[in-house]
Amino acid sequence: MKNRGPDPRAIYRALYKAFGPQHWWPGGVGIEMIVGAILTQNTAWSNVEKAIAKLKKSGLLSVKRLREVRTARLASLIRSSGYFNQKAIKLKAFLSFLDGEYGGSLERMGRETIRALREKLLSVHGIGPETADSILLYAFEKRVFVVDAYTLRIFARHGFLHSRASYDEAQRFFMERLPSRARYYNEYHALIVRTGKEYCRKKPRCGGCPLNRFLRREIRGVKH
DNA sequence: GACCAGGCACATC
DNA sequence: GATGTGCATGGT
Repeated sequence: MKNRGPDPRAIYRALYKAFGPQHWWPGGVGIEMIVGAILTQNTAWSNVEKAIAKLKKSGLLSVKRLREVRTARLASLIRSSGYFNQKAIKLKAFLSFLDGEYGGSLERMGRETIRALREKLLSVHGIGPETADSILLYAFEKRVFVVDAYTLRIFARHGFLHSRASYDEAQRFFMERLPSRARYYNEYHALIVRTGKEYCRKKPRCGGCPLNRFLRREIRGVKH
């Protein structure tokens, strides 16, 4: 990957200055974060929060209870998160993975190396690269940069990535250029999503976008 | 009513 | 390896 344009660390500073800390996964711990990572697939987080609240209220937000609950009941409780039948199956798939591989212990799971755990997670039904990396970073504080649709869209639009860059290419782009710290990756990803939500949807509203402003200051003639 | 959201699996070419 | 489709609720 060629080095194109400004240092992504400077972009981080510009976004952080504009938006401040994003406080992602606030208060979420252990299994709750993992459930959240699966439920939020292609879904607004506000809808996930409703589903998590229902699981909590029903006392099901634990490894033990999630293991016991029937898939149909699980699906009905997570209805608000969309694709609920699929996601109930995915949650169950994760639970059997956790049981089969680590005897149901998240703590044991967390002792795996990044490479081994990522590969195993990717083999679980319903866990793709973004969900695997979200679990690694947000649930286990592993040093993994999470890429999402906004990351690809925004950084391709501004010429940092080519227009058809893959997930892995994008991840490499950031991890080769950023300090290797979980806290930093966490905040950076959240800031990208924040920027995307407010300014870079499929129909961009670039006016006032702090990234756009920053890049215009940095380099002239940026295509946008 | 259309568009979108913190994706993924599976089929097909 | 690229592209298309199903999955589904809830906010704007």
